[in-house]
Amino acid sequence: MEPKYCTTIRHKKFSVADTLTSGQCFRWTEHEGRLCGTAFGRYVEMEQKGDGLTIHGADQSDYETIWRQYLDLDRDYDEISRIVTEKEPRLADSAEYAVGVHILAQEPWEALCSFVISQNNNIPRIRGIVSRLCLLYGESAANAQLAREEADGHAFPTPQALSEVSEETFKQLGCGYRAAYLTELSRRVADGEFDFDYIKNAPIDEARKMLLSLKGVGPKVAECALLYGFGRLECFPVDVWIRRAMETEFVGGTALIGSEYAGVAQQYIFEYIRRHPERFEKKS
DNA sequence: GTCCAGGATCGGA
DNA sequence: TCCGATCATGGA
Repeated sequence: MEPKYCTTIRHKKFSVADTLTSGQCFRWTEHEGRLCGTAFGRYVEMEQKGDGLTIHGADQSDYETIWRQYLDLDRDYDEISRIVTEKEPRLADSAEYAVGVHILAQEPWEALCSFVISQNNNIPRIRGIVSRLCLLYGESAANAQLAREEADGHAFPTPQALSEVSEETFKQLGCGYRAAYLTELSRRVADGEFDFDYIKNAPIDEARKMLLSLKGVGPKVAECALLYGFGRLECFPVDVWIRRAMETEFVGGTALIGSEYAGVAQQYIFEYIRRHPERFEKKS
Protein backbone atom coordinates (compact mmCIF):
# COMPACT_ATOMS: atom_id res chain seq x y z
CA MET A 1 0.00 0.00 0.00
CA GLU A 2 1.32 3.43 -0.89
CA PRO A 3 2.51 5.72 0.41
CA LYS A 4 4.68 4.57 3.26
CA TYR A 5 6.85 6.47 5.68
CA CYS A 6 9.98 5.09 7.33
CA THR A 7 11.71 6.57 10.34
CA THR A 8 14.21 5.67 13.00
CA ILE A 9 12.85 5.63 16.52
CA ARG A 10 14.80 7.77 18.95
CA HIS A 11 13.68 5.91 22.03
CA LYS A 12 15.13 2.56 21.04
CA LYS A 13 13.18 0.52 23.57
CA PHE A 14 9.85 1.68 22.15
CA SER A 15 7.56 -1.13 21.03
CA VAL A 16 4.72 -0.23 18.72
CA ALA A 17 3.09 -3.63 19.24
CA ASP A 18 3.24 -3.52 23.02
CA THR A 19 1.97 0.05 23.01
CA LEU A 20 -0.99 -0.57 20.72
CA THR A 21 -2.06 -3.78 22.47
CA SER A 22 -1.60 -2.61 26.05
CA GLY A 23 -5.24 -1.93 26.90
CA GLN A 24 -5.05 1.81 26.30
CA CYS A 25 -7.14 1.58 23.16
CA PHE A 26 -9.31 -1.19 21.78
CA ARG A 27 -8.98 -0.85 18.03
CA TRP A 28 -5.68 -2.10 16.62
CA THR A 29 -5.39 -5.61 15.22
CA GLU A 30 -2.23 -7.50 14.35
CA HIS A 31 -1.74 -9.11 10.95
CA GLU A 32 1.55 -10.60 9.81
CA GLY A 33 3.51 -8.53 12.26
CA ARG A 34 1.78 -5.28 11.36
CA LEU A 35 -0.48 -3.28 13.63
CA CYS A 36 -3.48 -2.26 11.58
CA GLY A 37 -6.11 0.34 12.31
CA THR A 38 -7.58 3.79 11.90
CA ALA A 39 -7.04 6.91 13.97
CA PHE A 40 -7.64 10.55 13.05
CA GLY A 41 -9.47 9.30 9.97
CA ARG A 42 -6.45 7.52 8.45
CA TYR A 43 -6.02 3.79 7.98
CA VAL A 44 -2.42 2.66 8.42
CA GLU A 45 -0.38 -0.44 9.05
CA MET A 46 2.60 -0.07 11.37
CA GLU A 47 5.62 -2.32 11.14
CA GLN A 48 8.64 -2.23 13.41
CA LYS A 49 12.04 -3.84 12.96
CA GLY A 50 14.40 -2.91 15.75
CA ASP A 51 14.47 0.86 15.88
CA GLY A 52 13.04 1.14 12.39
CA LEU A 53 9.37 2.05 12.15
CA THR A 54 7.47 1.88 8.88
CA ILE A 55 3.98 3.31 8.66
CA HIS A 56 2.27 1.98 5.57
CA GLY A 57 -0.40 4.31 4.30
CA ALA A 58 1.19 7.45 5.72
CA ASP A 59 3.38 10.08 4.10
CA GLN A 60 5.78 12.40 5.85
CA SER A 61 3.11 14.99 6.44
CA ASP A 62 0.84 12.42 8.12
CA TYR A 63 3.73 11.30 10.26
CA GLU A 64 4.58 14.78 11.43
CA THR A 65 1.00 15.87 12.11
CA ILE A 66 -0.56 12.64 13.39
CA TRP A 67 1.49 9.55 14.18
CA ARG A 68 4.45 11.18 15.84
CA GLN A 69 2.17 12.66 18.47
CA TYR A 70 -0.18 9.69 18.63
CA LEU A 71 2.68 7.34 19.50
CA ASP A 72 4.33 9.98 21.71
CA LEU A 73 7.66 9.41 19.96
CA ASP A 74 9.31 12.64 21.08
CA ARG A 75 9.11 11.91 24.79
CA ASP A 76 12.09 10.39 26.60
CA TYR A 77 10.64 7.35 28.31
CA ASP A 78 14.03 6.22 29.58
CA GLU A 79 14.13 9.41 31.60
CA ILE A 80 10.55 8.92 32.83
CA SER A 81 11.37 5.36 33.81
CA ARG A 82 14.32 6.67 35.81
CA ILE A 83 12.22 9.35 37.50
CA VAL A 84 9.38 7.06 38.56
CA THR A 85 11.76 4.36 39.74
CA GLU A 86 13.57 6.89 41.86
CA LYS A 87 10.27 7.92 43.43
CA GLU A 88 9.10 4.34 43.86
CA PRO A 89 11.93 1.76 43.91
CA ARG A 90 9.44 -1.11 44.14
CA LEU A 91 8.48 -0.22 40.57
CA ALA A 92 11.90 -1.02 39.14
CA ASP A 93 10.96 -4.43 37.73
CA SER A 94 7.80 -3.19 36.06
CA ALA A 95 9.47 -0.09 34.68
CA GLU A 96 12.32 -1.99 33.12
CA TYR A 97 9.91 -4.54 31.76
CA ALA A 98 7.47 -2.11 30.17
CA VAL A 99 9.62 0.85 29.17
CA GLY A 100 8.71 0.13 25.53
CA VAL A 101 5.11 1.07 26.18
CA HIS A 102 4.29 4.69 25.44
CA ILE A 103 1.16 6.53 26.50
CA LEU A 104 -0.94 7.07 23.38
CA ALA A 105 -2.33 10.49 22.57
CA GLN A 106 -5.74 9.31 21.47
CA GLU A 107 -8.66 11.39 20.31
CA PRO A 108 -10.47 12.50 23.48
CA TRP A 109 -13.91 11.37 22.40
CA GLU A 110 -12.74 7.90 21.44
CA ALA A 111 -10.92 7.45 24.74
CA LEU A 112 -13.83 8.72 26.81
CA CYS A 113 -16.39 6.61 25.00
CA SER A 114 -14.23 3.49 24.93
CA PHE A 115 -13.62 3.57 28.65
CA VAL A 116 -17.29 4.06 29.43
CA ILE A 117 -17.80 0.81 27.53
CA SER A 118 -14.90 -0.78 29.40
CA GLN A 119 -16.49 -0.63 32.86
CA ASN A 120 -17.01 -4.02 34.50
CA ASN A 121 -16.11 -5.59 31.16
CA ASN A 122 -13.20 -7.53 29.71
CA ILE A 123 -10.84 -6.49 26.95
CA PRO A 124 -11.92 -8.96 24.22
CA ARG A 125 -15.55 -7.99 24.69
CA ILE A 126 -14.73 -4.27 24.78
CA ARG A 127 -12.87 -4.67 21.52
CA GLY A 128 -15.84 -6.42 19.95
CA ILE A 129 -18.27 -3.68 20.93
CA VAL A 130 -15.95 -0.90 19.76
CA SER A 131 -15.36 -2.74 16.50
CA ARG A 132 -19.08 -3.04 15.81
CA LEU A 133 -19.67 0.63 16.59
CA CYS A 134 -16.89 1.66 14.21
CA LEU A 135 -18.08 -0.62 11.43
CA LEU A 136 -21.69 0.56 11.65
CA TYR A 137 -21.35 4.24 12.51
CA GLY A 138 -17.75 5.30 11.82
CA GLU A 139 -16.82 6.95 8.56
CA SER A 140 -14.63 5.00 6.18
CA ALA A 141 -11.00 6.08 6.06
CA ALA A 142 -9.84 7.30 2.66
CA ASN A 143 -7.98 4.05 1.97
CA ALA A 144 -10.33 1.81 3.91
CA GLN A 145 -10.49 -0.71 1.09
CA LEU A 146 -7.01 -1.85 2.07
CA ALA A 147 -8.06 -2.84 5.56
CA ARG A 148 -7.64 -6.52 6.36
CA GLU A 149 -10.61 -6.40 8.71
CA GLU A 150 -13.42 -4.21 7.55
CA ALA A 151 -13.94 -2.45 10.87
CA ASP A 152 -10.26 -1.48 10.97
CA GLY A 153 -10.84 0.81 8.02
CA HIS A 154 -13.49 2.83 9.82
CA ALA A 155 -12.96 5.79 12.09
CA PHE A 156 -14.38 5.79 15.58
CA PRO A 157 -17.91 7.22 15.31
CA THR A 158 -18.34 10.91 16.02
CA PRO A 159 -20.48 12.08 18.96
CA GLN A 160 -23.04 13.25 16.40
CA ALA A 161 -23.20 9.83 14.78
CA LEU A 162 -23.63 8.03 18.09
CA SER A 163 -26.17 10.57 19.34
CA GLU A 164 -28.52 9.27 16.66
CA VAL A 165 -28.20 5.65 17.77
CA SER A 166 -31.00 4.41 19.99
CA GLU A 167 -30.41 2.92 23.40
CA GLU A 168 -32.02 -0.29 22.18
CA THR A 169 -29.50 -0.53 19.35
CA PHE A 170 -26.60 -0.06 21.73
CA LYS A 171 -27.97 -2.99 23.71
CA GLN A 172 -28.27 -5.13 20.62
CA LEU A 173 -24.61 -4.43 19.92
CA GLY A 174 -23.71 -5.90 23.30
CA CYS A 175 -23.28 -2.76 25.38
CA GLY A 176 -25.56 -4.09 28.12
CA TYR A 177 -26.49 -1.63 30.85
CA ARG A 178 -23.92 0.82 29.48
CA ALA A 179 -26.27 1.55 26.58
CA ALA A 180 -28.07 4.24 28.57
CA TYR A 181 -24.76 5.85 29.45
CA LEU A 182 -23.70 5.98 25.80
CA THR A 183 -26.99 7.55 24.77
CA GLU A 184 -26.76 10.38 27.25
CA LEU A 185 -23.01 10.78 26.85
CA SER A 186 -23.07 11.13 23.08
CA ARG A 187 -26.03 13.51 23.16
CA ARG A 188 -24.42 15.81 25.68
CA VAL A 189 -21.14 15.84 23.80
CA ALA A 190 -22.87 16.28 20.44
CA ASP A 191 -24.77 19.22 21.90
CA GLY A 192 -21.44 20.90 22.52
CA GLU A 193 -21.68 20.73 26.27
CA PHE A 194 -18.06 19.63 26.56
CA ASP A 195 -15.14 21.61 25.23
CA PHE A 196 -12.44 18.98 24.92
CA ASP A 197 -9.73 21.54 24.26
CA TYR A 198 -10.68 23.32 27.46
CA ILE A 199 -10.61 20.07 29.46
CA LYS A 200 -7.23 19.32 27.99
CA ASN A 201 -5.70 22.41 29.53
CA ALA A 202 -7.89 22.97 32.58
CA PRO A 203 -6.60 22.49 36.13
CA ILE A 204 -6.66 18.77 36.68
CA ASP A 205 -9.28 18.73 39.40
CA GLU A 206 -11.58 20.88 37.31
CA ALA A 207 -11.06 18.54 34.35
CA ARG A 208 -11.90 15.58 36.57
CA LYS A 209 -15.01 17.28 37.88
CA MET A 210 -16.29 18.00 34.39
CA LEU A 211 -15.88 14.41 33.25
CA LEU A 212 -17.37 13.04 36.47
CA SER A 213 -20.53 15.02 35.77
CA LEU A 214 -21.31 12.52 33.02
CA LYS A 215 -23.49 9.58 34.00
CA GLY A 216 -21.46 6.41 33.56
CA VAL A 217 -18.16 8.20 34.16
CA GLY A 218 -16.71 7.42 37.58
CA PRO A 219 -13.22 7.93 38.96
CA LYS A 220 -11.55 5.15 36.99
CA VAL A 221 -13.07 6.01 33.62
CA ALA A 222 -12.31 9.69 34.14
CA GLU A 223 -8.66 8.94 34.90
CA CYS A 224 -8.36 6.73 31.81
CA ALA A 225 -9.93 9.34 29.55
CA LEU A 226 -7.67 12.06 30.95
CA LEU A 227 -4.55 9.91 30.67
CA TYR A 228 -5.10 8.38 27.25
CA GLY A 229 -7.27 11.00 25.57
CA PHE A 230 -6.32 14.33 27.12
CA GLY A 231 -2.58 13.88 27.57
CA ARG A 232 -2.71 14.16 31.36
CA LEU A 233 0.15 11.89 32.37
CA GLU A 234 -0.35 12.56 36.08
CA CYS A 235 -3.63 10.64 36.12
CA PHE A 236 -3.57 7.23 37.77
CA PRO A 237 -6.45 4.90 36.85
CA VAL A 238 -7.08 2.15 39.39
CA ASP A 239 -8.87 -0.92 38.04
CA VAL A 240 -9.23 -4.32 39.70
CA TRP A 241 -5.74 -5.37 38.59
CA ILE A 242 -3.99 -2.25 39.78
CA ARG A 243 -5.91 -2.50 43.04
CA ARG A 244 -4.60 -6.02 43.55
CA ALA A 245 -1.07 -4.85 42.81
CA MET A 246 -1.48 -2.07 45.38
CA GLU A 247 -2.53 -4.68 47.93
CA THR A 248 0.43 -6.94 47.28
CA GLU A 249 3.41 -5.12 45.75
CA PHE A 250 2.81 -1.59 46.96
CA VAL A 251 1.43 -2.07 50.45
CA GLY A 252 1.14 1.18 52.31
CA GLY A 253 0.46 3.22 49.18
CA THR A 254 2.98 4.83 46.89
CA ALA A 255 4.44 8.27 46.44
CA LEU A 256 3.78 7.88 42.75
CA ILE A 257 0.14 8.85 43.02
CA GLY A 258 -0.25 12.51 42.21
CA SER A 259 3.24 12.83 40.78
CA GLU A 260 3.98 14.11 37.30
CA TYR A 261 4.22 10.73 35.55
CA ALA A 262 1.93 8.65 37.74
CA GLY A 263 -0.03 7.53 34.70
CA VAL A 264 3.05 6.18 32.96
CA ALA A 265 3.97 4.27 36.10
CA GLN A 266 0.45 2.90 36.23
CA GLN A 267 0.85 1.67 32.66
CA TYR A 268 4.10 -0.04 33.57
CA ILE A 269 2.39 -1.83 36.45
CA PHE A 270 -0.55 -2.80 34.24
CA GLU A 271 1.79 -4.16 31.59
CA TYR A 272 3.71 -6.14 34.19
CA ILE A 273 0.47 -7.68 35.48
CA ARG A 274 -0.75 -8.35 31.98
CA ARG A 275 2.31 -10.45 31.27
CA HIS A 276 2.25 -12.25 34.64
CA PRO A 277 -1.44 -12.72 35.36
CA GLU A 278 -0.83 -15.83 37.46
CA ARG A 279 0.93 -13.68 40.05
CA PHE A 280 -2.11 -11.47 40.46
CA GLU A 281 -5.05 -13.81 40.18
CA LYS A 282 -8.01 -13.04 42.34
CA LYS A 283 -7.65 -14.25 45.87
CA SER A 284 -10.47 -16.54 47.00
C1' DG B 1 -24.33 -23.47 37.35
C1' DT B 2 -20.81 -19.92 39.15
C1' DC B 3 -17.39 -16.43 38.63
C1' DC B 4 -15.20 -12.73 36.39
C1' DA B 5 -14.11 -8.47 33.62
C1' DG B 6 -9.29 -1.75 32.72
C1' DG B 7 -16.76 0.05 37.51
C1' DA B 8 -20.60 3.15 38.35
C1' DT B 9 -24.91 4.08 40.40
C1' DC B 10 -28.22 3.87 43.83
C1' DG B 11 -30.42 3.48 48.37
C1' DG B 12 -29.89 2.90 53.07
C1' DA B 13 -27.12 2.92 57.25
C1' DT C 1 -19.40 9.47 54.21
C1' DC C 2 -19.45 4.55 53.57
C1' DC C 3 -21.26 0.03 52.17
C1' DG C 4 -23.70 -3.61 49.69
C1' DA C 5 -26.72 -4.81 45.98
C1' DT C 6 -27.42 -4.35 41.33
C1' DC C 7 -26.53 -3.52 36.72
C1' DA C 8 -25.89 -6.92 30.91
C1' DT C 9 -22.99 -9.88 28.54
C1' DG C 10 -20.04 -13.72 27.11
C1' DG C 11 -16.03 -16.50 28.13
C1' DA C 12 -13.72 -19.57 31.45
